[in-house]
Amino acid sequence: MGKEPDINHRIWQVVALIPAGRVATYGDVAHMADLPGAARRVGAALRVLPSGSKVPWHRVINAQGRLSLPEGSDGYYTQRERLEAEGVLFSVKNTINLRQFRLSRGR
DNA sequence: AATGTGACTACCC
DNA sequence: AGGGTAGCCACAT
Repeated sequence: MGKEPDINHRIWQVVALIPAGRVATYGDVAHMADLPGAARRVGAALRVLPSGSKVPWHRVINAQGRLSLPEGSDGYYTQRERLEAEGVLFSVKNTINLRQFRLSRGR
C-alpha cells in the first residue's frame, strides 16, 4: 500500500492534532502531512470537510496571520468566533500574532 | 496529455 | 506597508 488512498483524510488527521488555543498555517499542516509545498491542497481538503465534523478546521490560518476565508462571509465569522472563544487574540488589523499562537514545528 | 483552479507562499517592487 | 506576480502542488475537466 505505497499509495495514499485519501490525502484529505491524512490532512484532517493532522489538523485534529492542533490543540485548542493554538493555530497552524496551511503550510505547516501541509508539511506535517508530508506534503511540503502543498499548502493550497490543505485549503481544498478543509473546504470539502463534511459539516458537523469534529475536525478543528478553524485553527488553520494563512502565513500572514489572517483568516483566508473572505472577510464578511459566514465562514469568516464562524472561524473568528471559535478562535476567540479559545483565547486566540486578534489585533485591530484582524491578524493573529503567530509568534504567540502558532504551533511550533519540529523541536 | 493539456489546461484551469485555488481556505497558499515567498518575492519583488 | 501593501498590492501584484510568479511559483507550487494535487485535482478536476
